[in-house]
Amino acid sequence: MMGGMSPTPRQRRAARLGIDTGPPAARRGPSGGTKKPITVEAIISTAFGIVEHEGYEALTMRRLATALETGPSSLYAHVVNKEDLGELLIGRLCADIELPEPDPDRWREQITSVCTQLRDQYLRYPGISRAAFAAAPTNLDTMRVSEGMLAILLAGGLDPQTAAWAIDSLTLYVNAYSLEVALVSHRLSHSDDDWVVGRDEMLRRFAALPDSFPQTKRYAAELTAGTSHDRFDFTLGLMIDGLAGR
Amino acid sequence: MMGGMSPTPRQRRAARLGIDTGPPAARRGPSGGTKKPITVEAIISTAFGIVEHEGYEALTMRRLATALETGPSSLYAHVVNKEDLGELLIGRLCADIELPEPDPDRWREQITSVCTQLRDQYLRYPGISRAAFAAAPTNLDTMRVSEGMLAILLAGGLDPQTAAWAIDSLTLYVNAYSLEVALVSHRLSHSDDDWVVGRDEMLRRFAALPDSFPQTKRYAAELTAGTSHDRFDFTLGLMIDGLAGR
DNA sequence: AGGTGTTCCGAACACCGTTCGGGCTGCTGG
DNA sequence: CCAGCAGCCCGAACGGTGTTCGGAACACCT
Repeated sequence: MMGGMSPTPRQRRAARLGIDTGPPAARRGPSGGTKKPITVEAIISTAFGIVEHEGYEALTMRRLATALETGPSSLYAHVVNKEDLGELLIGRLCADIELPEPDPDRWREQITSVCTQLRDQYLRYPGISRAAFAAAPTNLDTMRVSEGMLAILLAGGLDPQTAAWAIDSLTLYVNAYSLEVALVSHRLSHSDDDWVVGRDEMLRRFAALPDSFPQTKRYAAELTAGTSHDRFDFTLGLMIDGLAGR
Repeated sequence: MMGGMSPTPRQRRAARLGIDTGPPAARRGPSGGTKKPITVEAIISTAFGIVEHEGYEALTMRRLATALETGPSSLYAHVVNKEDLGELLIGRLCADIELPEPDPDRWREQITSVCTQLRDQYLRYPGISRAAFAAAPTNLDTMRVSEGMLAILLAGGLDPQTAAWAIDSLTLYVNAYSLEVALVSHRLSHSDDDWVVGRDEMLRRFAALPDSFPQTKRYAAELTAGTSHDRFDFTLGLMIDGLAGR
């Protein structure tokens, strides 16, 4: 009856939310032990390799299994899902974020630093922020980042309620920005010919617009100005300015 | 040789970016004409029906074709892609947005109104904002909304460069918020048991956290406070406050 | 009438995530 | 000591996806 207990697929996940147990005495598969034993660690790192060079859309269970010289089904002994795999990647990624010691006089640049680190990590692995959208906030590594951001904002003298909600706003925006940039550059590489265009072509199209778009035609230069990162800095500054004014 | 010319798959798309031509004298298929002729309009409206009741993830070419009582390949005479279909849906959705006449004294509530309309439309068709992320800014209907927002912000006295970038920030945030809400409620319905939990369970988990999360444990109430829409209003207010301070 | 262009659609291709069942290993309890 | 067993490994398959191909059927234009 209840003694059966499902073996270890999502129990492993549950365990991961707690303390990471050391290697439980490395077992060997039927391959005799000549090959690498295919741990969760190996899965994560090769997954990162694939995403870094080919994008998150190329991260397939089959592709990942092939890179590990095995079949797709072998992965499901270590990872419960593809969604779970994404959560693992996000967790690992958050673990590398450096959280500064909160300094009340420099909270603005400190929170900016954390957001920029997140952005750069996301952009290093294009499209991975798609997994960050669905990542449960129960993950320990992601909560460590939240804790750090909260500490910075509180040290800055913000109202606790404002600080709490601001964390949500900031992380959501960083995720969205990274996802959009990844989608655009992905489309830029996988479009047969045009579809994505440069700034001058953009200006030409705006100029050719009907007269029912007066502002867009008038301020086409402003609309197409700046790099992606400029816009990122702008929006972040916007939100932080809004925070400072409370 | 070159006289062949590719028929009309993505030329139709190009034409759609311009002026929408009326029905080019309804052709009939081999079905004799008893059935509805399966226009782009019919595709869009039944697609909206599916997304509204079953979510964007259920919007499959096969599912859509079945709803139209045909096969999947029949759709590709009217729609170039699934991505293109998504762009069509976003365009139609934007066409229903009401743009107020810019009033310099009420620019804040006016821009908020547009964003709220967008949010409600996105949430009415759960998950559709995923398509909005990739939607090319060349679409006429989406640009109509941009034009309206730009007009509002300019009337409010904002610097053109600030207004132009602010539109990007706002639409990106609205998209991201809607996508996140849709993902959460989708997960809430398709999770076998728990996985998504209520606020009290959230508080209990925060309380059970290790001591390395002092702020999170201390301000668990603030972190879990408020509905989704409260957070939306908060973030929007944050950005608009930031805008007003320039 | 004959050609031409467009639409409709069954079949198929390549790929995806995931499950099933069994073969294998190495530890463990009698 | 050795049978049992829990866990890892993996080929094969299932059901699903987006998309393409080739032909058949119709409407229109010369």
